[in-house]
Amino acid sequence: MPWEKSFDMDEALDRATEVFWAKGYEGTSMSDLLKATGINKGSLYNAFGSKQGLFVKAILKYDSQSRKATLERLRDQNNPIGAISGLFDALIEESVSDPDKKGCFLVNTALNLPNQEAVIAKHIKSGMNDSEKFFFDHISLGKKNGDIPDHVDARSSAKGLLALVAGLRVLARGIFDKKSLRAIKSQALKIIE
Amino acid sequence: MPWEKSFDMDEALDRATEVFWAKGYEGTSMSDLLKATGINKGSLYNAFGSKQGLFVKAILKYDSQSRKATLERLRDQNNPIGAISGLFDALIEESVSDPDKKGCFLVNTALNLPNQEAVIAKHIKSGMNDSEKFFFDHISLGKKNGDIPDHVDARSSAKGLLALVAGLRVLARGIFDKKSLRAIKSQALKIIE
DNA sequence: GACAGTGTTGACCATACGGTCAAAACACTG
DNA sequence: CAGTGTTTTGACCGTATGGTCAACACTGTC
Repeated sequence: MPWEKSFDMDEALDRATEVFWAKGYEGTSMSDLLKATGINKGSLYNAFGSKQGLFVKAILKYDSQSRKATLERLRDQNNPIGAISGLFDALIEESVSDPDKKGCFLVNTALNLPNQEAVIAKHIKSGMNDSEKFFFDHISLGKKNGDIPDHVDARSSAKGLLALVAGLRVLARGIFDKKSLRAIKSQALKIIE
Repeated sequence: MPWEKSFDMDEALDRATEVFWAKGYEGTSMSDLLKATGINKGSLYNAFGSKQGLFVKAILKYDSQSRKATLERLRDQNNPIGAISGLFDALIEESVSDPDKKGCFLVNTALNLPNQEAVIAKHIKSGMNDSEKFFFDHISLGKKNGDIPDHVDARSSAKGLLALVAGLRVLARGIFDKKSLRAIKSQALKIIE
């Protein structure tokens, strides 16, 4: 067996993800990534192929470990309103506690979608669809078990909630304080009552 | 009197604004700007000082000629709900008819606020505050004249509507189609009913 | 027509960019 | 310890970046 890798690819990817997340693809330079990961240039290219390749892997990692994981944690068949309310709480808490105000990696990238490669656009869209589905599923459940009134349209409301989340993510990057973010949450709950 | 300028600074700024708007500050290179404006490098620097300086002027121009102008046009003391509804209509129409899907220059920049210079952040915040005020004013009016029920909280609802607009702008850049954007609008109206 | 004041031009600058690669370092096998 | 397959290293590459500037062009005044 030949020489083994001397650095933890997973940890390096984590560090790289943080930088991309905070500064965006174009705002991040290779030397930023080298500094953050502590890895030599050649090794990084050997491991990830290119800046684009590293970015794609960063998006995928964020999507599965941050976004999906959060939704999975909050999923609650017995208390759909609690799940939705909890998601907004989690987003607000994450937003105000992050000193870098990185926001959401997916949303940050989504707002630049027309300038992204097709592969990246695909992953972003799929993440957004999945988040919308989280709302749709819980609203449907709530209607079925009586927590949410029947006149609420699950499809439209889910889209509205997704838009509110995206908007919250935008405004949380330096425009709204915690109190204002909570006001957004209160309006989200109004949509499903 | 000396030589007069041989190019229309205002038109040059318009062209530059389009590029910044579509590609963002970091995604736009000086040669992009030279190509778009058709102006020589030295002249552009002579007129605007720097890339940053040009960007600030672009933001200010967009804010006064696009954002403010649209809100001013829709302002309607006698039909506050119509004004709000009309704003969403205008945003949706603008979004689906723009082949470049540029979205909103302010929102695009707002999502990158932590990486922006203080001057820019200041202008973005002020534009956002002003937009929130548009909603607040019309909701207040609606409550006064009976179009909007009394239990609606003007402050919170205004923030919610602003978040919905921001979210709509994000999703309109390649994720939602016109029908889905309309669903967002329907939820916006639900907030003030 | 000399002068002054402004505008224009494009060559030029240092640096930073993303990316490559030959050489060295290493762990294993026979 | 030679041989093999893999990883690490950092010097190097071509190009693009934002920005500067001396030379020149133009329009007015005296």
